[in-house]
Amino acid sequence: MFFEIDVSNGVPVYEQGARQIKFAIADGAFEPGQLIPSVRELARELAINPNTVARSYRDLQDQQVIESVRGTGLAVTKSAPTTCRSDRIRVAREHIKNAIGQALRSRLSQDEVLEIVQEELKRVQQN
Amino acid sequence: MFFEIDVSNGVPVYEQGARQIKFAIADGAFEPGQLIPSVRELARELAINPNTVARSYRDLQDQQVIESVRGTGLAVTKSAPTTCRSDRIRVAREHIKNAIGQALRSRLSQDEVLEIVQEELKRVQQN
Amino acid sequence: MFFEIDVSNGVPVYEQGARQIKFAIADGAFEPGQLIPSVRELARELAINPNTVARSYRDLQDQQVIESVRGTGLAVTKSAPTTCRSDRIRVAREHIKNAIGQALRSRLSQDEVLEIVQEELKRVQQN
Amino acid sequence: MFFEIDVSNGVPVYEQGARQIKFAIADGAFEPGQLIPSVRELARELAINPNTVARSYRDLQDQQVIESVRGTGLAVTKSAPTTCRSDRIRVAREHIKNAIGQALRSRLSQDEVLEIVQEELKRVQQN
DNA sequence: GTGGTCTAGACCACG
DNA sequence: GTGGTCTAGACCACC
Repeated sequence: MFFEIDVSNGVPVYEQGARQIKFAIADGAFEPGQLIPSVRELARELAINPNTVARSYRDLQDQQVIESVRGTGLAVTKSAPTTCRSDRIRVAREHIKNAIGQALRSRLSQDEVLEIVQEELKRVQQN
Repeated sequence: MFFEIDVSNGVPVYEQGARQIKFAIADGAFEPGQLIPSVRELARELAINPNTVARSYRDLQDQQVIESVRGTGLAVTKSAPTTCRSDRIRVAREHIKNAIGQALRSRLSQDEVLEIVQEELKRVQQN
Repeated sequence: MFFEIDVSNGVPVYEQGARQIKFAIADGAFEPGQLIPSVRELARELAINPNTVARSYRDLQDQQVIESVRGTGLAVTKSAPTTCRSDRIRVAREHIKNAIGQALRSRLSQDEVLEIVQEELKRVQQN
Repeated sequence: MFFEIDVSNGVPVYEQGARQIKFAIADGAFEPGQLIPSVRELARELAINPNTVARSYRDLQDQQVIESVRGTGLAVTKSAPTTCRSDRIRVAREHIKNAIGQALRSRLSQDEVLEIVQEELKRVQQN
């Protein structure tokens, strides 16, 4: 599997877990109707507590990204791919907006902001 | 005074307090050597706990933005304006970098990121 | 056959199976002495696990709705039609009582409850 | 306080807890802005585990009935009274509809349903 | 003191 | 085997 958890970066483990599942769905790695890894299985793989995984999965159920099939497991909902994809874009957009808003409030000029953005895009491109 | 605290936005109150002082210094509202408001005074004004203000001031002392003048109060250091200004830019830059990094990890293309940024800059310009 | 299972509505699958058999008996679709579908047959038809059907049938035997005929299968008991019919009414009655009790505890007045009931009866009548 | 938990009735304890808080808000026992009992305090009072109370409170936060005030406690939101009141009616209505639907599917006539309802209303009235 | 997160381990219903 | 619930107890940041 391709999941990774960083316990030391402040972001709650259960959120990281939920986000990775949503990313996997957005990327088509999990299709509607398909069962996602069981609580115990994912907990073993990520070396975290099953309850923490359960918390991730509960949140995903609240968001109607997965649904419980009794005694069988948790399955990706029909609407999940769409919501996961749009979620991802929406969140990214939100962060960019916040960062820019804060930069302008910090007296950076529009040109300076644009320059930082282009710098960063170029830097990432090289890696 | 022009300080504002929002207890409901996740950012620790003491950090908001410290940042507002630093912003005021960066803007030249407080000059080197000038005394900043006393713990009790600021606590009253912001309607927050004096312990919280004390925590803000302690952090600012650790960052050598203010220094204790025995028997008198806390004064802005000589180096404060410079460090406050560069701090602010550094933090803003950091946020933009993070936001862009996250956007690219979310499969937004470089063009899409650039478009969002320009959109947002234009939007702010109009207000 | 006219059986339907909904795995996603919280009601245990084995209970749905047992209830459908009892409904069929109450409706006269199965007569006393008649053999009901075999575990494997019903499991195939409903696309559920044979263990689950077996569980339904075990419950029905406990309730003396069906009885094992050695080497032959499971047959509807003589008393089954009567008990199935009265069961169904008893359960429905119970649910209505619970719903009303809860509504009153939720501060709905008796008139409001009656109004909701009549509304709902009228609505169903039209379909 | 006026909270009661029945651990043996199938309804999860954390749901009972959340519902009681919502009922209290709907009844005006808690006003917007007011702090609800702390996790530890309510856990002590109900003789249940603090984590279980925390789960109730987390659900209430998801429903925007309460909001966290850092280091201080959990406060009733401005919108809570309205949503709690309408929630209560909506849920009761839903239950009545379900019960009636099931009764009709069980071959009870409309008159029989109405009779059961009136019986039950009268019975409750006497207590 | 407050809530938030995480771990550990138990018991249950269900398939 | 599966998820769901509950308990117990730890550590953290914050006020």
